[in-house]
Amino acid sequence: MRVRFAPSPTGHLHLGGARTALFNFLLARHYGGTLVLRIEDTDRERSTQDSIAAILEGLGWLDLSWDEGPFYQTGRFDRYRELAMELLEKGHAYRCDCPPDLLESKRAEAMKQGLPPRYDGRCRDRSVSPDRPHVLRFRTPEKESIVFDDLIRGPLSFDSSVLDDLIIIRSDGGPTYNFAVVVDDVDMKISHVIRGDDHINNTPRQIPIFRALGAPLPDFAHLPMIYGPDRTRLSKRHGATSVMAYRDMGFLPQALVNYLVRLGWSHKDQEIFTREELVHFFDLDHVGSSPSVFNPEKLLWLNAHYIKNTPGADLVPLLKEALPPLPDPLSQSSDPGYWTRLADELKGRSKTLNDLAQLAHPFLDRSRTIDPEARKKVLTLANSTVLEQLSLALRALEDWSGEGLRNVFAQMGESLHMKLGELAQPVRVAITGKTVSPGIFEVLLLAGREISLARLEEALRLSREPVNNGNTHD
RNA sequence: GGUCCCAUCGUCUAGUGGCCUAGGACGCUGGCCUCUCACGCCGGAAACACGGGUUCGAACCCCGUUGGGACCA
Repeated sequence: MRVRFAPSPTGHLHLGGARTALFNFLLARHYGGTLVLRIEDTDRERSTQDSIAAILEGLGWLDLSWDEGPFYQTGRFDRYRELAMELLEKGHAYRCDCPPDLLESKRAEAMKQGLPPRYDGRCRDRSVSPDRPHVLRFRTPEKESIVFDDLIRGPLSFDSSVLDDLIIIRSDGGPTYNFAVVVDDVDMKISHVIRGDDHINNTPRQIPIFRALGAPLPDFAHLPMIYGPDRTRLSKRHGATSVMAYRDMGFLPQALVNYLVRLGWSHKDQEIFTREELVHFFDLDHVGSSPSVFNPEKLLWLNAHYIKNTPGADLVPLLKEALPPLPDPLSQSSDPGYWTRLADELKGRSKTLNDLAQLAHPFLDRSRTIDPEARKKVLTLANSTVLEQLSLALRALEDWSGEGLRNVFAQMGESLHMKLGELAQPVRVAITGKTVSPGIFEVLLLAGREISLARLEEALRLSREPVNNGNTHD
């Protein structure tokens, strides 16, 4: 089995392309086949080096490797011309010098009569001189039913009479899309063409070219589209579509891969797959034929799952990337073991790496900020007594351990007749600046004695200050 | 407009003629757990687009309708 992923470098690697790449990759790995990467850059106007780099970066991030390539179509123009000349000699192609404006007027005419705008084959037998400016057209077989068995959709048939004689070589000598694709698939001995179903209508145009070239026909499999919430082809206006944008939002590549693979493919009731399982289970038999709507919520759930199940030590480098620069780092931030502890402690509450970074920040830098809402709600005058008493008791605590802290809170609860929750929340806000954090003892342990006491003091001061509730005097 | 594709809970899907009183997952929701928020656990609401056939029997096969989408300009 030889498959290919053949993106056009006209933008970033988007979710649809990534899924096509993933399916090709999994199929190749499953059957021990070969994955060819081909950059379809015949459209020189729209293709850019940046896009090529972005696509390779995206594939790399998702850990989708290929076996051959990348091959570039722009490096193969001689080959396209060579095969086009061969078709010309064998009578499968002919020169056409119809001026564009003539074709345009004919097209307009056809449209006016409600007919499909197609080339009328005027130059088929005119033997146009090669010296005149001309294009090369493919002689599409007339009145023939073009049938192929799509691996996902079953038999598909098209009437060739709706096809016109498509241009294979432009007047500037460059190949057209459908021609270059076929030449490449033939030369690269592609056995299975797996691509988005936006190419279904191209297939009956390509099949006669395979035949004219005397090449065996590959199998075709057309994957259903990924839609946005409005059930149109996923695009920028639906929000982030670039694979790399998901990295920047704090997603793990494993989560994105796992999400993408379940868009169209399933293995019974299983939702979570390791890479090994994917390679083992994946096949085209269980790829559905209907399009699917991209659902960010489910992706988020998967991401949380993967973060939760990744060892803290492995999360540390990712956490560091997601973290903003630390202006005033705490001493513990230079201890590698501390980072691992932190990641392990916080990962269960993080749906993204960015969440993780947010939660981790107060433990890494002196400049923790207090969420205004949290301050207003929790660091109140009513809570100042709690803060004061706790601050005092904790200062007196010599054994800064889970056990020691637990005892302090237990005693305080008794003497103030308050539940643990009532004691914990002001402390939580004091230390982390947030209303959300791990258990209060973990927080105190993580922050350490010195920071904890300092921040409690600060919180106590704030709780006694009159609240600035946002009124302005201008 | 022409050609083609698609149709199970809001969403992703299981289902390949009897196992379906339609299963799982996300989300939503009730409860438990609980120092906050999550996690976890237990429960709930929620779907076979419609109409004809074929068949003893249809979510599953066929035809049509409707709806959606893609491609070509």
